[in-house]
Amino acid sequence: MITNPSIFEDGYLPGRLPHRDSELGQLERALEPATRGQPAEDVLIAGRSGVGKTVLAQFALERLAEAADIEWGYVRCLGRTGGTILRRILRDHPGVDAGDVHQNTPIDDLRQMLQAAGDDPFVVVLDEGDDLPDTEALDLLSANAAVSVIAICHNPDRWRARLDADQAGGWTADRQVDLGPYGTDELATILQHRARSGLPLGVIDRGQLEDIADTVAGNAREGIQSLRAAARLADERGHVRILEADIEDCYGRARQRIRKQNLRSLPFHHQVLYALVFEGGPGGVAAEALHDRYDAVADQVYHGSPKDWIEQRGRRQKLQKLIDYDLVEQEGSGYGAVYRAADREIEARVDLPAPAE
DNA sequence: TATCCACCGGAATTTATGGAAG
DNA sequence: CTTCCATAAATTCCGGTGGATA
Repeated sequence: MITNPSIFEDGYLPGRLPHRDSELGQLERALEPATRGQPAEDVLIAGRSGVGKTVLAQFALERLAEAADIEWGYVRCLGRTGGTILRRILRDHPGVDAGDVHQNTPIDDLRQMLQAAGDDPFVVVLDEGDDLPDTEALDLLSANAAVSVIAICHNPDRWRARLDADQAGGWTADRQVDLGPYGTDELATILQHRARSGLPLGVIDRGQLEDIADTVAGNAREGIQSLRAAARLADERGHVRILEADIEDCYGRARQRIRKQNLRSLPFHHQVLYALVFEGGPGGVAAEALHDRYDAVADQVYHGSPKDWIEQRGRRQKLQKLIDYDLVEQEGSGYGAVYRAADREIEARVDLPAPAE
């Protein structure tokens, strides 16, 4: 039923951004100096998950890059160190030879490379800015006048609170673009566009799209993934068009797909920890039991793996990441905390030895 | 209520990895 | 090839937290 799968991919960039005219204008005004060879202004894009923060930034920059000669780089901050973020940015910079940027290039060298890269305006998009580990990368970027930063984050107040006083001047409220959740009608229209481009004509009607838009409460990413899931479910069930039953079940399916992708993207230690939490069943597993069981199975599970088993502190860090990725829930804290798989349908990707009696 | 215990998570320290210089 | 040195990842250390126990 899905005629054009790319329409429903997370990274798909639509040709238009309906209902974001004023926000787009705000962003483009801040970037405008770059079209004249001047440094653009720093901008903070804030809003809840799934409201189109990343798409807005990419849309504006693509458009500007077409009209004028603007260079820009993009990096996600989640799970990366300050140094990794800087290196990715420098590799995107046209004035820097990407081959010169190595994993262990000193930060100081990176600073010099950036200085030597020229005075042409360069725009850096820091996505998931809430997860920027420290401000070192930001300090270095803002020290260079030609570089401007578009920071994307959920919590703008916390973003500003983390910055030094001398930097905070660049992040005033008037350079903040707030993206609220879409209204039901607005999101339904967006979904209608996607349906027209990616699905056969007439397999879903406006009322159904409004149902989806309403259920996901203005979260466009969830809405689009849910629409995709509904189409897939209709296929699997042999329906010629999307029925109410498909819509009913599409939300859980959509969330599952996101979680599965998250789990797949994680390294081996995380897979082992997830398997142990999953093993705890619907009731979850207490921290103590989790550690005991890890110790018991570590030898066998890590046998043949290039990695060695890790200590308790490392396990806590991996567990935190599983929680960040919405794969594991933690109930209570400190002594007596219980970890539980967020979705019983998401199976572990490593096998554990059977528990001893 | 007072004390204990196991875990939590920030920070300091150590180890692993890999490019560069000699 | 060996040594040096930078980063990232893992470990160690430790004060804090909040149930459990007497």
